[in-house]
Amino acid sequence: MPDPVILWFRQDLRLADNPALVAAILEGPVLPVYILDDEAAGRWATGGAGRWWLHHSLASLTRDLEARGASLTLLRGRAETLIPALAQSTGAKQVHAGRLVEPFARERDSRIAEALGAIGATLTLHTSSLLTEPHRIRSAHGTPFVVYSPFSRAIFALGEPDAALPVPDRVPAVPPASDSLPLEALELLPKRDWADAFPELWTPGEAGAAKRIERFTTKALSQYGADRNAPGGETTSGMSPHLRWGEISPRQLWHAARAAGAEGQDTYLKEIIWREFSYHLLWHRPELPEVPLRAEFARFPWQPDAKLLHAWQRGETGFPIVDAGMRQLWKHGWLHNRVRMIVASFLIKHLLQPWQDGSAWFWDTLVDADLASNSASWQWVAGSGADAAPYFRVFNPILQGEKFDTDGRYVRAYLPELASLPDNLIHRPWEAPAEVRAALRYPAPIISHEEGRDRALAAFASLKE
DNA sequence: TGCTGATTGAC
DNA sequence: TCAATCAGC
Repeated sequence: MPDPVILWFRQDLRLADNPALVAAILEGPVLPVYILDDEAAGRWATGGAGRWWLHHSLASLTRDLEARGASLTLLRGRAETLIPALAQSTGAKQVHAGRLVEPFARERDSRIAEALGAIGATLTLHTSSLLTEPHRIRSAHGTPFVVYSPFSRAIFALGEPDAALPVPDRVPAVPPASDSLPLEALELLPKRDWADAFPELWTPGEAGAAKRIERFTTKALSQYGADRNAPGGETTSGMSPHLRWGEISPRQLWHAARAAGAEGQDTYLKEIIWREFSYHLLWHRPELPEVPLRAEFARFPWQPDAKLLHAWQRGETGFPIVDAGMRQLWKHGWLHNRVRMIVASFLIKHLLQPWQDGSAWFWDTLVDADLASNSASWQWVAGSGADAAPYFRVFNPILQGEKFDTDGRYVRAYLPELASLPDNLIHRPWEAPAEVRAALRYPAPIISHEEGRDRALAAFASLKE
């Protein structure tokens, strides 16, 4: 029997358009493996909501592989040790995987490549979860991009991405490793019942991803340019968790949007390119998750306050659009993009809480939590990142609510205690008559918008001194 | 992919 | 009185 080839799944839990899978099949019988490696990830080990998703996605991948004659080996521990040991014990000379951008993963992969080299084996990394590799794209000056628009033009200038690779009919494979664990042994599901409502919104796995993009391109894409900011209906693709776990590739999304021939496709492609831009930033600035990219923000006068942070996390700030968003996040593990900007702006600017605290909460509660997108987006709102929103751009949560959730549908869906308020008061319940307000059981605003805004502007102004 | 307050001009 | 416009934060 020829030597097996290790196919190491990381953030590309799919069989379609998977270059590592195609390369592995060409070289011999495949040993597909997934490793839960929390130690290497450290502080950025997958959060609670992500682990729920991962559990179901691995179950789906296991079924899909078995339908093609292969078994997924599941391991838990340090990949740095386990991958070379697996190569050693099976005689594998080749390991194929998709390239990762997270700093801890890059360091780990280079150590693994070295360890494999010492036993005569090779790690080959493929472009799998991005349109192009961050190190392959440079501005006209030969430097990394730090502004979105020219970056976006550079991506479009690459031309249409290659066609997606097909799903192999069969995956010739060797039996799973003898120490492969049952999925339950990874202990990915939450012990408490907080993820019970996730399945109302989500079907993790490659098949769920395919269904969802089909629904989006036939129903909402044509209106995407106009409707995508409204959080109250199904106006966005909802592909972020599928994309984060690699159940579909960005170029599959690209081609799906193009094939639909619908009006909103360029706007949608630009959102995919925002994600690409975040990965570009993380590749060139690995400190992105922890440190403000603009140096002056190191002396920002944050006012850390556990009570304020907690009120925001639980959706008890007294601003309906903020609270509805935070309840949606808790209930469904996801948040509409417009509302992400609103709640982030509120935490940072009105409450003066460090953006890292907001980023950490999203990391634990979002099913799509992704180190590049999450970190870049929080820095964007804080004004401390590359090409970030200017500091004086303070969202007014009342106006944002009235503009994008005009009929209050979104607020009523997640804050049933406000359902009886008329549309003209749904985003400003404190203006309701006192007896109505008393019956609502909804908190008064934690800070007035005007006071929060003035305080934020003063804090940001202090950076210039 | 802001918001606010001042100003202007139509009525 | 109010919508439209615009500068400054």
